[in-house]
Amino acid sequence: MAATRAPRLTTKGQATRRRIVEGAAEEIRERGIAGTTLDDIRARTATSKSQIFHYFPGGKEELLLAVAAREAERVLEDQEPHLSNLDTWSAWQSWRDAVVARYERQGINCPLGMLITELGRATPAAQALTSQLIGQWQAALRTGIQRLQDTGEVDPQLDADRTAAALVAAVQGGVTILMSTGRLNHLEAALDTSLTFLRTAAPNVG
Amino acid sequence: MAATRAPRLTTKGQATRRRIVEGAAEEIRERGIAGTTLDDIRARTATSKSQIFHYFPGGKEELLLAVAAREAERVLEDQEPHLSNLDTWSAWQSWRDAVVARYERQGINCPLGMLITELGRATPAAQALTSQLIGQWQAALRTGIQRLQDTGEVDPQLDADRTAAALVAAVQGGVTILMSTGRLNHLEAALDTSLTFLRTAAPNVG
DNA sequence: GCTAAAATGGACCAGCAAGTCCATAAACTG
DNA sequence: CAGTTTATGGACTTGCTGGTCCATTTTAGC
Repeated sequence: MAATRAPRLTTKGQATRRRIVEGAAEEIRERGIAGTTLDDIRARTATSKSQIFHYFPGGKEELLLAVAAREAERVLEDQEPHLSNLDTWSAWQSWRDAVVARYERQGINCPLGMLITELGRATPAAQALTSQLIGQWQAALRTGIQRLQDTGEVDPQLDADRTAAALVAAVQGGVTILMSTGRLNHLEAALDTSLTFLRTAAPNVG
Repeated sequence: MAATRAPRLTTKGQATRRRIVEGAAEEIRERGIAGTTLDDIRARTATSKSQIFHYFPGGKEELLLAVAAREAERVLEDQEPHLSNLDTWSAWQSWRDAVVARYERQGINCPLGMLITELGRATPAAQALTSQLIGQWQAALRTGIQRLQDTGEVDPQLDADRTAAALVAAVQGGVTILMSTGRLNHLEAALDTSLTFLRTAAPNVG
């Protein structure tokens, strides 16, 4: 509400704005949010102070929010095309591998997580952002589970939404632990155990 | 290595030191790590600047590390006596309830998580701290699973350690989501699904 | 091309917070 | 009780960082 009395952006302006967001994201990924100053971003993106405030009148907070939004997009993007096509067990397996690979690559840095812990308490907007991300993620997984139920691979009695919620939590936890300790095995264990659970919940068992 | 050329502490000194750590922990729980200054802590604990640096020669970082260590202890303490006595299904259920209650009470604030995201990248010490916490947690859960295997309630084929790892990740993820969105249901779903999985992995099924 | 709006450069400011210093008061030790 | 170590008070410094301001250049539309 308060922020962004948006001036109309020219092509050049859009490019610059984008450059700032991307540069800020990179900087945060490398140095962490606490270690990132507007001046670092300014230097990295070859812009001036006034440009930052021109495109983000709300100052640092608004910029960080934009970065968070961008990173949230990336989280889901990076799981495609698997996440939207969880029709078969092998598709699920591919998704699992993609998730592991993605976070293995990213390593210690979870820019989104940082942004959330930093912004979450201050900005309701950040909280809304996270909720939305988790909602979308969970919905995609739920759809996948329902597909398996439709094709009779999984017990239709199973609460797909709740199971999807558990799955999201499991992945999230694995990632958090990866971030804090550098170990990947919790994420793998979480994913594999969850998938085993799904496989176990076959209709012939119930 | 570098820090803490510890002077011998008198009784009074120990008390003051403790007071600072506790006060800092409270402040961080309320205001978040970014919003907590040494001066806030000083005011809250009725101490002077020089006292903080007297007891924590390494400055803010050393103090934060001490707070993180304290919070890590608390995490496990708060799960007792359940965590150490996971012998029966009902014990597991009590533990589940204790975890949910603990984090419901704590709400949005995960001081430990904040400290980790903030310190983790900078200090290897913080990373070691987290690894240790997770290790202990996982070990306790593993022991509980093994008990169930011993009493024949769970398939002995199940990899107890890996399952425990998945459980820790699930809880951690649920907590992270609670922190970022304020919703408790992911934590509950994660716990319940995990317990259902354990129950499903009964010897008669495999 | 002319004018208004947008984009850019960069000096400058103000506040804050970590950390330093030294002086003083208590507390152990023998 | 004397001397040394530890505890405490609090003023002061210093560097940084977010944010402001205004002058200048570029772009868009007619």
